[in-house]
Amino acid sequence: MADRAAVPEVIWARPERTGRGPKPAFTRADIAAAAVRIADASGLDGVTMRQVAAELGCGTMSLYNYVPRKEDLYELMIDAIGSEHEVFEPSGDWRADMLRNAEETRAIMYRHTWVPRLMPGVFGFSPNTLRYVEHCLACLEPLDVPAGTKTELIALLNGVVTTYTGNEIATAERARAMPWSAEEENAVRMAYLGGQIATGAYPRLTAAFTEQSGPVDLEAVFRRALVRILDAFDPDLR
Amino acid sequence: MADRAAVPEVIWARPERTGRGPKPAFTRADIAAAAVRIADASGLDGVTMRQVAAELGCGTMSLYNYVPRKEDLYELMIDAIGSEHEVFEPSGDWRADMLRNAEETRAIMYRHTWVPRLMPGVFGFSPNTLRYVEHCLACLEPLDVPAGTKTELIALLNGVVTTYTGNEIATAERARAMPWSAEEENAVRMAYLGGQIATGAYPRLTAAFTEQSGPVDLEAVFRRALVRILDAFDPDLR
DNA sequence: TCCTAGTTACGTACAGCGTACGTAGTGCGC
DNA sequence: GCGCACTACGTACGCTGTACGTAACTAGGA
Repeated sequence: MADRAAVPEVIWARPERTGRGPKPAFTRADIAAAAVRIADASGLDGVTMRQVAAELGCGTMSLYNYVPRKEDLYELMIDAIGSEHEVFEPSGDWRADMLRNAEETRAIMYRHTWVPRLMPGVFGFSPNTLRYVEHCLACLEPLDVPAGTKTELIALLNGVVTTYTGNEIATAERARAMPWSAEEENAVRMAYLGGQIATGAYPRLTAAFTEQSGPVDLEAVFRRALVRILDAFDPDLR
Repeated sequence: MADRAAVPEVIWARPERTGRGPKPAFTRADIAAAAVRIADASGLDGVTMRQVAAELGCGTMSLYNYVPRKEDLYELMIDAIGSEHEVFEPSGDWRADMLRNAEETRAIMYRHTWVPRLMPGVFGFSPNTLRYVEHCLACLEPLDVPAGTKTELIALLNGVVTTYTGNEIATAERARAMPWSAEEENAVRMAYLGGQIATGAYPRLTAAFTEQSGPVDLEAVFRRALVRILDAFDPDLR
């Protein structure tokens, strides 16, 4: 057997087949799909090499013929859900198009709640990631700023989408992993926070908390953040 | 022994001492400091219950008297480094003050490179976190917008700082964990990316890449992002 | 004052993880 | 048609978080 990962390597640069030997039983897409299925059903922690192998019906170590490290499996997963991004025809209104892209990313994350946890560690510029960036650049064609500024816009916007949606999901998902309900958890946290506020050590924070009435509309907060980012790049508003 | 974590709980709401029984050998701060020391020296993966116990010179399971779950240990760590935030006297220039806060957060993260990896999972509103938010609100006193908008500004700014700095750190840290150098890794990735671009499938991306000359100044990119966020909240620019 | 109940301390043990390594079988390229 | 690169995968190792049980200790109530 060839030495495994003695040298850096990008999984996408590695050909799927090399020609010699028995035909591989699975494609990379098969493996990614199996991992995604498990993550959707049982969360990211359910994605173990053994579980993925079981889902595919093969031995655990066989996976290592396709994926040199588990990290690369994550990369396959991110690429797989990247295919859910619709590459639509740009409308000519870059703001509307970018908002649409962002909302779509958010929707994908809500469909696959493990994505935000994976995002910070993925560097591979997978095919579907490249496709998505290219699509964003197409949407930004009407925006008259240097290309470098456009990529900064894309990065900032995607970062915000990931952060916001990821935080929302993480808060919600905590309940799934813990042996108590989200309501119980929230009640305990709020009781603690109330106690802290009652100490009077945080007057401005207290004011901010008591000022707001009713529950926070996360979707509205999210959309406001997006609009602010777009504003910050809009030459017509400067 | 009392049943462990049968009900949700906030580590900060739990008293350090309960009065009965032998005097605890450590404070929460001792434990947090030990964990931080390990994480600084060996990375977050070096922070195992056994390692922390060894650093403190006690048995592994003794830690569970102080910290019901490992997750809570993380919370202690985040709070510990939160004390490094300087609560300075607001200058009256909210933009300058918030830039200073952001740069300080970035500096803390570069001192403790494991922080960004931990941030998304921490929800506890630890004492130092509350203190920091309160400080930010003090800096934002001159800004004439509703309190809710101020907290949105704080959240957005901190999110961007974490995302950007975290990405930079993660890219740099990959080399530490892998058996090859950062240069080798980068060369391989660039070679792959060059190959992708050569396919002609991503014309706009290609243009953006070739347009830029020389290496990217990450610090400048970071600062531009901050300024844009601040612009987006500045009533004087609307 | 003594007793006891609530704590702390921590050794042992278990299930599960990623994956190194070795071996057996397969089929393409020379 | 031979050889070798490749696939397949069982076994095993070191590591993880932590459940559980036991021993030592001390503050509060009698």
